Amino acid sequence: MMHDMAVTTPARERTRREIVRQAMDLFQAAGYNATSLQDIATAAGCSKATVLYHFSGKPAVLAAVLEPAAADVAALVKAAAELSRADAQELAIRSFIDLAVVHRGVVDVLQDILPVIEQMPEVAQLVADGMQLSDYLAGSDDPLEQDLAKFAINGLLGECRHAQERTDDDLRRLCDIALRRILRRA
Amino acid sequence: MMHDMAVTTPARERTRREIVRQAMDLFQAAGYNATSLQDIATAAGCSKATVLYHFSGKPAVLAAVLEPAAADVAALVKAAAELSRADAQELAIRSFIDLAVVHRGVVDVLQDILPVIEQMPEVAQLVADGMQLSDYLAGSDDPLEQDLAKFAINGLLGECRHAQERTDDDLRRLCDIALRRILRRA
DNA sequence: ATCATGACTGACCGATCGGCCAGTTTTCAA
DNA sequence: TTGAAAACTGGCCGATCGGTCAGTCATGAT
Repeated sequence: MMHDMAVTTPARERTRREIVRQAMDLFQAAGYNATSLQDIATAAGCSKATVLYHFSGKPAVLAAVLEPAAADVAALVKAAAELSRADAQELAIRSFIDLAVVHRGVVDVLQDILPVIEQMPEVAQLVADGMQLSDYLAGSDDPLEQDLAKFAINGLLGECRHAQERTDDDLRRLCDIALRRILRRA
Repeated sequence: MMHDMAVTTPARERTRREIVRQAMDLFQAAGYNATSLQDIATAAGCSKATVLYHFSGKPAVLAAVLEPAAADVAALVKAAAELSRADAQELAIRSFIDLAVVHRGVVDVLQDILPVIEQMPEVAQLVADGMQLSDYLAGSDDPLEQDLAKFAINGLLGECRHAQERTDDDLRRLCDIALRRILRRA
């Protein structure tokens, strides 16, 4: 008697997850724009119509792909907000690297969206949180340090692109050194 | 009696230049993939067929847009090849920044091509020269320094994207500081 | 004035895109 | 067992893409 609507229908959730999984791989390998709904459907083993049955459109698929990373970034921003400036900076350095390494796939995806990222409401929150994180990373109101923080982020994200061959630890170590050199926090 | 075919027909060269000019602006603003031949033609004040009369295809337009920057990079690589390691590094730092700042428009363009840049023979030489420059920038065979040089380049190119509002000097100063911090050559 | 050549264009082509819809198959509570 | 809802699909749509081609128009040497 449908007294528990909160439990997700197994079939629905299974297909949905598979679509998101395959979409992530394709977005990462070929870019968002170069990946068609048919490509995603074929990789996921269903029809294009099924993809549009589970998602309202291609941007909705993108939002689902980005969601885990966006949630982690949002949580990090929230945590940093309750710390002192210096502590927030240290947390930002360590955690930003972790997030970029762990979610390095979404960095590739975001790469392909940059020219039109302002017009995508699906990623607006992620972008805004990234800006916040940039401020925490700078650790100062000095415009130079703020610019250097953005410089560091660009280097960090660039380094995490196409970095499947590197191990997480190697990538983390490299980014840690580079970030602390730029921010002079070594 | 057509004894001087080397002189370019004024009309031909004028239209060609205008197409390249407008294509550059559009590629920079919206990205290569998001810009159609019709967009370029409309901006240049001619028909799409005219664009394809002057260029063999869309990739040829891209090559023409990238050509001045590619030539400068090639010249820099050639110059650095005849210097000592330390001098080559110093030259790379200074000149790479200059090129990235002056040609910051093409940096935006290249941004949109990255996912498929390996399959574009039109930019292969530019990419190869960029790799060479990365080696000169590292100034060492140490893998860590090599990776840090790539990190620095990513930061530098990222900083030059969407930077029309900044003055050339401001941008140059910022990049110089960041590069020397990462490479520890300050 | 003529006319061959270069510059240019409108119309069209096949392919592919995101998205839609009517209808079929599967699932599962009653 | 059954029937309604959920899950899924083939086929189609309009739009847009890069590219082709036959043909028009402008130019300038003769």
